[in-house]
Amino acid sequence: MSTNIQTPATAPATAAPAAVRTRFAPSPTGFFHIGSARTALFNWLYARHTGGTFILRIEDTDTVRNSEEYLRVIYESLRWLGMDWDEGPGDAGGSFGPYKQSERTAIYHEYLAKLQAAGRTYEKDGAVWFRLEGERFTARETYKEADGTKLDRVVEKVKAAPVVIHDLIRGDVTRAEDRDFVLVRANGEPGFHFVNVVDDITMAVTHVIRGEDHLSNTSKHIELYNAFGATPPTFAHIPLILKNDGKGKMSKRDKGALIEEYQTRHFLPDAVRNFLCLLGWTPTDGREILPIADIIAQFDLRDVHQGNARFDERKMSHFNQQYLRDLPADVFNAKARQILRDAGLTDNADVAAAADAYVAAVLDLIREKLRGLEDLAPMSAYFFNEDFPRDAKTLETLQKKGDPAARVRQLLPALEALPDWDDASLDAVIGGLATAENVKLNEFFAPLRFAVSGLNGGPHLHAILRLLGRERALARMRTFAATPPTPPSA
RNA sequence: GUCCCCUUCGUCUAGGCCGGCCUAGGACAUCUGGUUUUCAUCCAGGUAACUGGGGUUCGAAUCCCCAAGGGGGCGCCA
Repeated sequence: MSTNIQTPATAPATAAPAAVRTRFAPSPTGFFHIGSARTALFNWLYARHTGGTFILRIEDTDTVRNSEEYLRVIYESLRWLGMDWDEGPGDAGGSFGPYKQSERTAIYHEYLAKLQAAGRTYEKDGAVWFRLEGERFTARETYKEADGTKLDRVVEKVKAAPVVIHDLIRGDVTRAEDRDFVLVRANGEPGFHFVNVVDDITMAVTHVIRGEDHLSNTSKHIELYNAFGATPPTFAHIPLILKNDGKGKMSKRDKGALIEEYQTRHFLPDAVRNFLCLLGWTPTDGREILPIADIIAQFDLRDVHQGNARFDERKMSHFNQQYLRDLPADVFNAKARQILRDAGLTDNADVAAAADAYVAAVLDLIREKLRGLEDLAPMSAYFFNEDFPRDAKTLETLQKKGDPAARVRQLLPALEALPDWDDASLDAVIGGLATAENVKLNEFFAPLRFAVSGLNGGPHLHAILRLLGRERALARMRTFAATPPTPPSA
């Protein structure tokens, strides 16, 4: 039975090593997962580090699940993270195209014919299968379904010779494939393992960098390379990202798993990218936060870790905060204004009238208080609207200590009588009253802050009062002063 | 069931290839104190880890073996 295709000798390394070609091959599913982003990133980094080529290939064979619309998610996510590709679909260029699997049918036919000619295929249930070489036998096994249910079944197995996977991260892994697998599905579409290998051969990919979940499947791929008489590429199976709590790898259903979430929460893409780099790799110079150019210079696959990593959003927030702090003023202002516009805060007619200078002043006050841009709108809403949100917990805390409205009532007459609305005058009134009452300054500051901002923190109170302007600030205080006293708690 | 990969503070990790410099270092988180009218920042300090058992060795986080635990594959998903 065995029609032997010559097993390729391991790369007869002639002359100079071929230029590195890596690829990222996502399936357009409508989601862009953190794990996918990190895989793309490592491929991109390695290509950039070596001066090689980074290829974007779209694995859209499973047509029922894929749609044009979903492609945009991939493009946008990659661009947001600052990854550019040298070859890919559309006008990206490259002479190894097409770069969408749905357009490569002719190539798959051609390669399937090679396998058929070599007698390595057979049909069963309408699908085309790859025939492993070796003694056949049947075995009973317990198989776990995707939903977790277990079932016993009898399967035909093959005693195939083990193959060795040369992996830059795992070392040499020996594994024997023990079952034939589908090349072309009954519906005529080629299957993942088949197209993946054909594409990597025809696109001259030199380094396959992907998640460790593919490590076991790699023996299938090597069987195919051998059957085609092709030299397998160098593999690098990177560790998986585990969910923050609970068991297993992060999946798209897990909280915080989608890149899109961090976009909408206004995380800075450079911070997210920097953090992703550290999930499974450590810079050699000891820094954690460093410019992408320095990461590219230091990145090497042999330094990638073997153990899986757990995703910790708190640490990423810290990165985000550091990047935010270092953002140039003009960049910050542009981003911040966009966020305020999108939140509908600057649409307000009054604000529009006050215009630019006012918004600039608000941003000036708020910036140093920000931990992330996602806090910008909630922390500055009271500068733009009268119906800003009042934080219930803060009010509750204040009321536990006394009657905040009463405090504001105490201050109000003196503030209303103030000839000048400046720091010194405000200080005199508030400080004077605190001294007279023999209480801490904050006994007055906190209720007043709540009255005008609805919050328990933020910029210096005087700065808020001055920026709001005398009349607006006083109006808010009067409203709050009229608040009924704390109901006697049960 | 079976095969493959992995195992240092709560989390991300340094160190391991070339055993002694490790009474195991850093970062995030957390706790304490200081600065700040508040909040955020910032500063100082603290708690906290080599999965277990054997072996090799004068000496093991580092080398070997076993176990346990974790992760993944075994799909006409990718």
